[in-house]
Amino acid sequence: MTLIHHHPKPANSMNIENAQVQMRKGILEFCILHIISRGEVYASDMLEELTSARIMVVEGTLYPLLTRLKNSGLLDYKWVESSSGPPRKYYVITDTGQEFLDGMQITWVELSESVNTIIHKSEALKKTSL
Amino acid sequence: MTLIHHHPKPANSMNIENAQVQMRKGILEFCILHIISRGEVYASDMLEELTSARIMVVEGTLYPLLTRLKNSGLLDYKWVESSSGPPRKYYVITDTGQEFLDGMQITWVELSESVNTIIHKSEALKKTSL
DNA sequence: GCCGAGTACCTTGCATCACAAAGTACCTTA
DNA sequence: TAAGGTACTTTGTGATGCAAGGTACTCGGC
Repeated sequence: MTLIHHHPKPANSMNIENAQVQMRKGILEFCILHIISRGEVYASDMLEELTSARIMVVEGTLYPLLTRLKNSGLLDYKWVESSSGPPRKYYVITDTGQEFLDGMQITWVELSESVNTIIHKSEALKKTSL
Repeated sequence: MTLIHHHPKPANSMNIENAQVQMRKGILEFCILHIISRGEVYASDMLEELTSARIMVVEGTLYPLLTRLKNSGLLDYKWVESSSGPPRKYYVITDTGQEFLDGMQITWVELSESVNTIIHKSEALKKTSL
């Protein structure tokens, strides 16, 4: 009975990888909207950009998210033939999507300020206790 | 049949409130560990601090989260009698919890840098297109 | 003593979502 | 036509935020 190779994580485990996953939730949506807002892209373009920004995403996360954003009217897409493989879905952001993105941008700025408030309070306390 | 008052949101709706909720996920855990790392606190103390930092949390979120963190060995608590009400659970962070928090701090810094990379690339493109 | 208000902690049920894994379909090259 | 690469899709599972409702302790007025 192997104890090392690939045994599934116990339910409710609380490890650092899981924490990273949790922390990234919702922010993914924001980053994807941002990338699409710059111009037409298809899924592999997004994966590449997110990966190069060290935000790891997999297909099983990205495709359903794109579908949700499309169904909510924030994105639109068109099929484009590829010269080397199957056709691609090129996504564009809608007007509604752009408004939504602007709102998320404000949320992001406020959230990171709030978190930094918490962090800095801790650092201030550490200095006091020295 | 009322169309306004408090009808439940349709499934799969994608509004800005929902986006804010999503974006906050996981970060809550980080903030709560931070607050507890400064010294003994009980749930209402945390709620107050998070609220004053504009991070809105409710009991139904906080209590299960504290229980999970406790069960994972990141927190510990002791009961303390109150002079004005029921006893309180005062939480402290464990050594494991502190290590975990240090890891999350790195994750947070890296994540916000990554997101800012994405954002700034968009802004750079906007300027170019003027 | 009893009751209402305030405080504090807990539980249930639902909707959402990231992800792994497996599947479908298209294209090129040999 | 077979193999391999690319691209998009679907299914099932586990985690989790949250609304709503519940339990339990204390104090002060009656």
